Amino acid sequence: MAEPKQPDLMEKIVSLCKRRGFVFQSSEIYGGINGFWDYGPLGAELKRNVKELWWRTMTRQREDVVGLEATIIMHPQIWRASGHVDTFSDPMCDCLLTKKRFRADQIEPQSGTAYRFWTAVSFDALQNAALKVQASADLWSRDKVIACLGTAKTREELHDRVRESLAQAKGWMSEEHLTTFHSAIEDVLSTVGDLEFSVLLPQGKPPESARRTALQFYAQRGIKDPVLIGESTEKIENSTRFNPDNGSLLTPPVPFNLMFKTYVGPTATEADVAYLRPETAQAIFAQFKNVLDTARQKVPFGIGQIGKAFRNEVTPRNFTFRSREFEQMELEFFIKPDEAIEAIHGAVITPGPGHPGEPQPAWGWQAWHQYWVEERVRFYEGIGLSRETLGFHHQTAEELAHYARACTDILFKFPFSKKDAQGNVTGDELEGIAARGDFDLSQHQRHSGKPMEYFDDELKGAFAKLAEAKKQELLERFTAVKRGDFTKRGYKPEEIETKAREAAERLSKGFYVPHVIEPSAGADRLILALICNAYREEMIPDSKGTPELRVMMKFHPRIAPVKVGVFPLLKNRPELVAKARQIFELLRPHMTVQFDDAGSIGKRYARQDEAGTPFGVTIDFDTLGEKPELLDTVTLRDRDTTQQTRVTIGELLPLLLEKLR
RNA sequence: GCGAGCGUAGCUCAGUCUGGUAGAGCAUCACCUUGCCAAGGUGAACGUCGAGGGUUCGAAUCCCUUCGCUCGCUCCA
Repeated sequence: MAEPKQPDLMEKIVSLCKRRGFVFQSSEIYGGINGFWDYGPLGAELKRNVKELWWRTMTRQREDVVGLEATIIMHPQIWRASGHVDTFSDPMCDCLLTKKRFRADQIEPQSGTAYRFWTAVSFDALQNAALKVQASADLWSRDKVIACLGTAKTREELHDRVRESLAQAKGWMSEEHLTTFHSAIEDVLSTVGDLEFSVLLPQGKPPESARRTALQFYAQRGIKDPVLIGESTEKIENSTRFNPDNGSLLTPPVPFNLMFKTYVGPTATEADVAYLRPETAQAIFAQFKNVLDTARQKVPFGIGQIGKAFRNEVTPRNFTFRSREFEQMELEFFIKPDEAIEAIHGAVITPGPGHPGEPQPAWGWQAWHQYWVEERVRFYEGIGLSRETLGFHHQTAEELAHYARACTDILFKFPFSKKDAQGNVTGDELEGIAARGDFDLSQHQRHSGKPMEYFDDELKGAFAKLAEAKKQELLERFTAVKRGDFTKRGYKPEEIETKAREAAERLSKGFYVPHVIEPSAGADRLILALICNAYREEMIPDSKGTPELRVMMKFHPRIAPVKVGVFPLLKNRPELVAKARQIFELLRPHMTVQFDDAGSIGKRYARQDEAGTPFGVTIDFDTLGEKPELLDTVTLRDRDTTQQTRVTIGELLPLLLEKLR
């Protein structure tokens, strides 16, 4: 992390991103669009480098992972099978008093007495109404008006009350006064209209507190010095319509639309609805069979994909951290169920802490999960994110999705990350590595009706050789796990037992739905982490000795947007410039290079430091042979140390390529 | 989406209260200068003051609406 940790560090980083062309706001000239960001020239290079490195590390350099590139719009059924249509449309309620938002399904049911108010009017308005009928001020004092209004539970009832009072008043009150009064009341009411509000009081709380809460509610809505109208009470049992904190009524549940909807084809009817994918993973599951049939892979193996995903985030926040359009780098790594491992190898290997080393045939899901967590940490370390800058979060049983066995989040300590109760910065999520069992493939099998099973020759053979008692014990355990799975997934009770038995039967014949470990990383979040991690400020005395703020982006050479800057020492010597151009052309086919001859040499170094360029090559008079022994040598400057070494032009390219590996 | 704060040049900001027709520093570009870490000189370019409407003889300034940003609630890669 950058050393000076002022509160506005993030602002400075955002400003640098724009100033140097890392990140721009999308559609800025039209006022921008919330939650969408563009990468400028330096950002585009940076992101490309990162994605390429991920792809290389995760697929090309591994024998057991292949790639996929699927469409963003897929069959809408996919999102029913995955559960996104349901979970991404959670109904939300707002507290009418505090505006606090609740997920409707997470509100704890409340019981007690609900105090209901039909509306409220301001004291002044009532006073005025009373004044209008001044002639009978005695009878129509404010209190009486309130008494008249206050007990009516509905508008209709109020009118009855008014009529009643008027009937009583007849005889000594003129027709004119009665009309005046009636219309005065109407006037008051028309200024507020119906504004129903309720407060739920738990057993034993005084009614006054409900009234106080209601007064607050009406006061917030601009009714000065409110007078409550139409109080009534009602016994309430197990209701989720009230805020558990203050008893205030909530808005009715409004479904939240977190997936981007679109229409496929020229008509835009309900039947044409499709979604922009909210994650890239589902395409991998949906194409699992095709990949399996064509890629000559055996379980365990993985399918990797990099691609855009879209979520209608409630609140895009923290610069690019939570965007509505973002890119994911996801791997689905398919493994055998633990029971299959046990059948084949006798037992499942459970490794100790740390990286468990090269994959072993007898690894169960825990070993694989741990392996991928550690592999991913190595990846981050390899691009300059040290363990100290990262954080880890092991999801608790409550946080886990019902089908997940475990999930480890890899966090990065961003400048905007919050501190926990102990004052430690925990960080925000870059990647989640989930052990998802066979949930996803099974769901697609269930919804598509197409088998997602894998036939495991080795397993079939193993079961054939297994002692009957051991076999029965294993299958019994497998059945129990399946039973649990199917129950959680809402299968009909009568189906559960047969389905579970069926799955066990299939297992004994060598068939199973593979389980999956899912390392899912946010590309844009990683870019942001790399930018924050690289940002450095230093006070350095300039040539006059006055300290100057220097900003440097300390990117790891592997991912730096520009690898090397090439500079003629002086611009006004054509022979220096020409030689520098030659070197520029020499390097250009192999890496991103920038040629710069503007301003003083120091200024050019500083400019490249701010862009995060790790190396600088300067062509001086010695390059041209002023000192014959230095002919055809250049200085190679290291960004982080500012040290310069003299290297021959012949050595330059191999040396740089080595440093960039 | 709701609440609070903010929006003036590429960047950082002054000017807004008290209306009179827009400024500074840095950055950018050109030329000169420069013999290794943001040197210096000369010149240039750069803002319909977030947008729209209103009040006014006159609006960056006052009022309304809208968009965007930041923070909180909520969601997550």
